Amino acid sequence: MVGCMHSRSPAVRSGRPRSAEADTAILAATREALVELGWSKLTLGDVATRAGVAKTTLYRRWAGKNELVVDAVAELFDALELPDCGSLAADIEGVVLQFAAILALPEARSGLMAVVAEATRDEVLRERIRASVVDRQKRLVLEGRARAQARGELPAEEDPESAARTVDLIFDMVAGAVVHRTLVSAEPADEEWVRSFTRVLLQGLGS
Amino acid sequence: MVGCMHSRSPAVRSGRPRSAEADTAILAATREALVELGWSKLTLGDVATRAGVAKTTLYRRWAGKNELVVDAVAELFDALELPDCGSLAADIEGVVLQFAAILALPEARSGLMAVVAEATRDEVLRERIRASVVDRQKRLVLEGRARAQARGELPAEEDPESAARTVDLIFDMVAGAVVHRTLVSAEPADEEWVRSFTRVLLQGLGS
DNA sequence: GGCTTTCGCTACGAGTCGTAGCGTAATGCC
DNA sequence: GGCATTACGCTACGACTCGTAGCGAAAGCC
Repeated sequence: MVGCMHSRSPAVRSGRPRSAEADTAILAATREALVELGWSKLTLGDVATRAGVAKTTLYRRWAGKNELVVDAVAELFDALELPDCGSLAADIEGVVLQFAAILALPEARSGLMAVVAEATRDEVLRERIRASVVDRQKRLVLEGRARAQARGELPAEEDPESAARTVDLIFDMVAGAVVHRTLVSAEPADEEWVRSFTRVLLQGLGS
Repeated sequence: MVGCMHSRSPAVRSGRPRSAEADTAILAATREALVELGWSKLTLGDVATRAGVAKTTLYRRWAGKNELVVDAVAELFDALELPDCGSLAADIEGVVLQFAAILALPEARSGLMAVVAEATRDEVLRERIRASVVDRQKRLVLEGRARAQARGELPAEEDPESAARTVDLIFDMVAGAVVHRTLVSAEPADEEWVRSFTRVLLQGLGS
């Protein structure tokens, strides 16, 4: 779960509490509608009907379609885990395959790119995506990198600023390549592709 | 230009010819509307007004918003050229910087990702994007690779099938990383970043 | 001049948007 | 139990966009 984003004072709140079932039902209905209709034909009225709630309830909780879809899609990526396979190459292959499996879901494919596109013109939305999707998963790079350095597979960087830049670069290269392969080239990121990708990432094009 | 896509028989066509100025005006108006309004708020009626043509003229030439924006954005990428800087690393840095400059344009940012998102549910649209954007620019990878192999910087592959897979992989890695850096991480792909990226791409993470 | 196709314009029904208003349900506090 | 407070479901609304149809005029080829 992403957590309630409208709780200004999470302490005392008299009155009827918001239905937690409604939240999960709405997000599930959003993903269902994304699968059947895609982003552009998805309407909030339709999502409300699917979820069994009133349309006004939706507007009370989310500012619009963008925010709703971000929350609905973000939940999908929480399943990502970094396996410990003994080597950096195997770890990368494992997590990339998981990432590819999520991007193979139609609800992720249609929703993710659409909100990213909208975010190019909406600073607040971009921050929401960063917080609930990007930064949440950057932990995988940090963890894998630390493990590899402990194993001696990667050189340790002392300068923390330079290390942060490297982490960002790796994240952009990994996530970008898988997204581009899956959504733009529209080819499956299968085991063979992942192996080739990991080889280039670790050893470069020259070898 | 992408070329007329409705000419079933390009030979004899009696009657009043379609205005070429209208085509360029419409595509320019589309990019202008993308900058000011973004994808979701762009309407075909608005584009028609900006271009100084009737709304019906738009619908006679394009099936819908998706197809129109693909053509409008595709023109932006035709400016890409592969510089000959003497080394593979310098060539890559040059072309990636050009690519990043295009992605920095607001009309490219908002439009490109949106149509890619729509293409996840539209086979015909996906093919249109592949033909007018992706495959058109894959030539850069082919050319740069051939040059580098002639220089001895890259090993030559005999198997043409394996070579094609490598070209696709490189394209996904380069384009994906730049797109992710620019649109998702929302950080500029400046010279420093491009240098780091090229270094990892050519030599891998280990060095 | 005839034929063909495009163009600009107007008008239309259908559908979605986001909001307002109202009565009811569910909680905390006294 | 009574009260204040908040969330909920429902209905209705004006505003907007959609994609299409119909018309007369314009611009080319023969």
